[in-house]
Amino acid sequence: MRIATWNVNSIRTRFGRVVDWLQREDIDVLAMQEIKCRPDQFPIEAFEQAGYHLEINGLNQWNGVAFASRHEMTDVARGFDGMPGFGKPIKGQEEVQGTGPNGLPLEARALGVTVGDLRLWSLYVPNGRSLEDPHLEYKLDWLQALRNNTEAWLDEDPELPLALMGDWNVAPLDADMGDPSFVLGRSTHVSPAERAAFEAFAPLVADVVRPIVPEGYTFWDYKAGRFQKDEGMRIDFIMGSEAFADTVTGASIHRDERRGDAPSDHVPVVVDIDPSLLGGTFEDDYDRPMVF
DNA sequence: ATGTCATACATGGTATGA
Repeated sequence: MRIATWNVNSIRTRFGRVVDWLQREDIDVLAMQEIKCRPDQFPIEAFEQAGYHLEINGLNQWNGVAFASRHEMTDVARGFDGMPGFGKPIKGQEEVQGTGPNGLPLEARALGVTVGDLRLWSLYVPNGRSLEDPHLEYKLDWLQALRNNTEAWLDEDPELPLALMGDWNVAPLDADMGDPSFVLGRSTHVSPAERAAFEAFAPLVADVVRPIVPEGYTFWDYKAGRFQKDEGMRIDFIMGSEAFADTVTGASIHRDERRGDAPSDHVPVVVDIDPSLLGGTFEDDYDRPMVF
């Protein structure tokens, strides 16, 4: 079974490419970020014709997260407890947007679903914009609220196979930052505060891809030929609980998806898991290992 | 090289976000 995360940078622009990739790579569940549309604008049919169900959390042309899954999704959560908001209310979305504990309107940055025994989240962590910008404090508060929820979810069920997947907008290690327009320690994504906020997720969840794929970026800015010069950043992660990590049998970063016509600026990150190591509540439409 | 994309808007270029 293959589970992936991809910041698609507008699903309306990218849906053909995304669906082609899902089928070619035999992906079971994809967490998407930056879909940049409302549910009524999402190209649902292209995914359904390819055999995928959808869950969508999108409010306007910014942000937006979604899941495409071959398996049934249940217990859908749009946002998490204590998630802060930012900015001004979105016109026409007053009924659905809601307000965070900081009194500001909520954005479409988190979507939780249950697939079989797995609890999966598609997350688009706020960018931060600059160290002096209020968006940076929003980013740190948002990560702390997510961390608090993660602790509560795992307190309730320490054996929960939980994966927090998405664009974390943090480069945790120096080797994860290859874009010279960012200065270690003094730019967003690599500031001590952001790295501390990321590190606070240990030991609740850990990066399940890095042990298998130690090198490589997941994002290259469109500007200044960053991809051609391989001046990228590793900021997209699949963070798994211990029970989730125990099922992981492989991982890959699909660098080639940054090539060709109209790529996203991010590439997919994939984990292979062995569902037989879980409780066994999946539908029987995956490749179950044969035992003789 | 203040670069390149995607999107909204009492639009057809400009503002905003990343």
